[in-house]
Amino acid sequence: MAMSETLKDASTDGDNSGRTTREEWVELALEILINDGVANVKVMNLAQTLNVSRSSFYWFFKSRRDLLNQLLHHWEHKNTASIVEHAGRPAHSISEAVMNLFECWIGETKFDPRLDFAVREWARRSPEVHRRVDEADTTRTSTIAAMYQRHGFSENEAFIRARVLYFMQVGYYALQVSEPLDVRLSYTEDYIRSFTGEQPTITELNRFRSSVKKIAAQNAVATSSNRRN
Amino acid sequence: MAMSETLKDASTDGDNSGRTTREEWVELALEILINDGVANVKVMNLAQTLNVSRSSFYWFFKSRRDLLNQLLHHWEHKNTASIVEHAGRPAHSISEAVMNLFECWIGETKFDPRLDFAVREWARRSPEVHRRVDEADTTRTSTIAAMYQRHGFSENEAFIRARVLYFMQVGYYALQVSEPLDVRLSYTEDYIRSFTGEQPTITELNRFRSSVKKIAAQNAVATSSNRRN
DNA sequence: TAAGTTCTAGACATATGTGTCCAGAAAATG
DNA sequence: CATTTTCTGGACACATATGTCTAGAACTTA
Repeated sequence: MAMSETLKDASTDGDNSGRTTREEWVELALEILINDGVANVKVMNLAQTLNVSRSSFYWFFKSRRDLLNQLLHHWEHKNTASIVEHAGRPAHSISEAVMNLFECWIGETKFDPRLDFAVREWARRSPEVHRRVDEADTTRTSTIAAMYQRHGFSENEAFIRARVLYFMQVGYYALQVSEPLDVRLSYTEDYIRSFTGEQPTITELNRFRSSVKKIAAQNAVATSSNRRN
Repeated sequence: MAMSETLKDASTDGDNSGRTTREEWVELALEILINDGVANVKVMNLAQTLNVSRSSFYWFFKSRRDLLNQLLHHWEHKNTASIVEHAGRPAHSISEAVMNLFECWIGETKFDPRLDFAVREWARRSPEVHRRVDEADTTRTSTIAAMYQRHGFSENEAFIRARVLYFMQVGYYALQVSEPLDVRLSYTEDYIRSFTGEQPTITELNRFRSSVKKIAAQNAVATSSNRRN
């Protein structure tokens, strides 16, 4: 409603009815990668959806493989960064630190679980992609382990707790659990006890809850303006 | 070497050079499902590997779909059962209980992670399979939560600890971590502390270690006699 | 508006996959 | 050993997918 059609620059949508751009192909491909897996990122598919002939694809890309490389590149410079940033935030206690980390897994703006998982599935069938995913996982767990160590955990225990936390999160996404945010929030205290062995204070819990609500509100706005399927 | 060829009954192998059986098709399909994903369970593939024409397939199965149903059925009545069994074993402490559960994830005879994961990937693209996987996950976490409750954890905390444990395990498989058994074993104490909040006793740790070694030895025998690729 | 650049459509070649039909080989049974 | 049952191969129809080539449409610039 509030969005007027005054600006006629590179509009993100598919129905340009004009000619396509390289970006349109990449964005659509990314969307399909996320929703239907790499196996469905097909030149035919894309061309049909963009209402354009397949041959146009080959003007922008050398081959299908060329496009896939672009997609992987996009993932590499997005998801890992937000985990590293959140795990590095200053905190007075391990509970607060873990909560800081949790925040990057609220919504899909900071860390995109669907993209992450799509790439992970892709990796199972491609050694090259597998290698790069492994690197990302190592970076992520190391950063989390370092966080635990800053709060007094031994190297060993920090490593295992980092694993338990990160692997649990991967498992959560793998199982595609879908809980309303408030249900998820109601478990916070128990999660923190599991992940830190400590009892979080009321103050910490409250601060976390209000942060999450703020993030959720921002995401809601972002999502509604992105909806155009 | 020790295996003579005296018995010429339903030999599990592919190179019968004679005619195929329904079981041969299913077994090969299962192997391909595990190694290459459901998308590669193709009539053509199977026929080529079995050195037989595609049309023979259609004598045994109505369609490709028919075969896939068989595979799902096989998974349903295998993997979940072992988790339920291990989680139900009697234990004097929560540490011992968790260790009992760990035992079903040593090797791939009790619980087949590769099969589990192959089905899970399949589920992402098939609503029907997705439904059945959801059911299995619910059964599994409930059983583990019940285990925690038997050792004095509140309903809420038992639920979250069950999740953390089970999801962490799923994440472990999702990330395809491959560690030598002794490395994995060396983390036991830290894992137990993470999962239970308690310090396991020396006796408990020792008992677990010897159990694991026994299971590993059995698996080694089983694996070597199954190797025929 | 003429020339050049950018993008598109459609035909073609090739490969892989499912499923059907049917003649006939091979094994089991009378 | 003749007949029935069980299984196989090859041809055919059809669908989907990648990639190449070329004429030409549609924008941009001189």
